[in-house]
Amino acid sequence: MDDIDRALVLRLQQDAGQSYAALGTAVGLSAGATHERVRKLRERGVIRRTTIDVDPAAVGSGVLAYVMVDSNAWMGESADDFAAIPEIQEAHIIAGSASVLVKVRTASTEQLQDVLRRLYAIDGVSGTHATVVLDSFFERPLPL
Amino acid sequence: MDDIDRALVLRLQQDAGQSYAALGTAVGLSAGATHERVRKLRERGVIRRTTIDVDPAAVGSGVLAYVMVDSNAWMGESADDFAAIPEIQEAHIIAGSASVLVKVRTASTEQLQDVLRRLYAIDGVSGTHATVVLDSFFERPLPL
DNA sequence: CCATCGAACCGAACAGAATTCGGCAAATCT
DNA sequence: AGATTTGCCGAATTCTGTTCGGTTCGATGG
Repeated sequence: MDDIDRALVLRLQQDAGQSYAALGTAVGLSAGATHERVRKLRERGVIRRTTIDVDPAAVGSGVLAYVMVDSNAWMGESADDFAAIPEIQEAHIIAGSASVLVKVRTASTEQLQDVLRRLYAIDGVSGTHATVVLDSFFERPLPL
Repeated sequence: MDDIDRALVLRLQQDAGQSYAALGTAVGLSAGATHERVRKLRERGVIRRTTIDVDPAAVGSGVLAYVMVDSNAWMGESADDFAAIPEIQEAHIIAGSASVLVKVRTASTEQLQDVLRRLYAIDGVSGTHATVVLDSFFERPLPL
C-alpha cells in the first residue's frame, strides 16, 4: 500500500470505468503493471468490488432518515433481523444511550413510518428515534 | 425506468465489471441493446458514476462515528465548510434538535477528536454530540 | 563481495469486450 | 392510415483487458 496504490484507489473511486492505460499514465505505470497492481488490491480486499453510484431519488428512495434504535437486550446477534428490512441501507452497533443506528431510505414518509413499525417488531427493540434528513450537503468517497 | 432498467441497475450495483454480453443475457437482451440502456441510465443521471467499494480499515479509516452538530444559526449555506474537512464522508441538514448530521471516518479516536475540534471552528456551530460505531452490521446498496 | 532470488515493471501479442451501425418490428403520434 | 420514433438484433470495427517473456533492481545469504 504505497503512494501509487493510493493514487489508483483514489482514481478508481472517481471513475472505475477508465482504461488501465489511462490509469497507468496518470500514476506513471504501464497498462500491464497497473492491471497487476489493481488485481492485488482486489486480492487483498482493499478493493471489495466495482459498483455504480445510483441517484436514490431516481429509484424511488427520495426520503432519507437516520433512526436511533433503543433496546432492552443485547442486539449483537440481530444483524439478520435488520438486514431483512430492505429499506435499511446501513445498521451499526453504537456506543451511547441507543444501541443501534440505522440509515433508512424510502419513497415517502408513510413508508418510513412502516419501517419504524417493522423495527419495533424486532426482538429486543424497545424504542426508536427517527431523524429525517431535509437536505444532503454531500455524500462522497473515503478520504485517502 | 421499467423492470429491465431496474434489473440492470441492481446487477450493476452488485458487479459493475461484468460484460454487457453477460448483463444482457441476465435480463434477456443483446449486448448492443444492453449497452444502449445503460448509456441512457447514465445520461438521465440514474447512474451517477461507476466506482469501487473500498475497505475503510485498509486505507486508514477504521473508526466510524456519527456526529450531531448543534448550531445557533442557519447552516444551509455551510456545505463548503463541512466539505473542507476530508474525514467527513456525509453531511446532511436534519429536522430535529440538532441542525446537521455528519458521518466521519478516521484512523483513530484521537483523529476523531481533532475532527470535532475542526467542526467547532465552523461558523455557527455551537455544539457536537458524537456517536461512535462499535461494530457495523452491514452497509449495502440501495433497495430496488 | 558476489551470486541468487523474487518482486515489479515494460512492451508486445492475443483474446475478448465495448461501441457503432444498418435493418427491422412494434409502439406512438398526427 | 401514414409517418415517426423507439428499441432491438446481429455483425463489423476498434479499443481494452489480460497474459507473457525479458529486464532491472533490491534484498538475501553464502
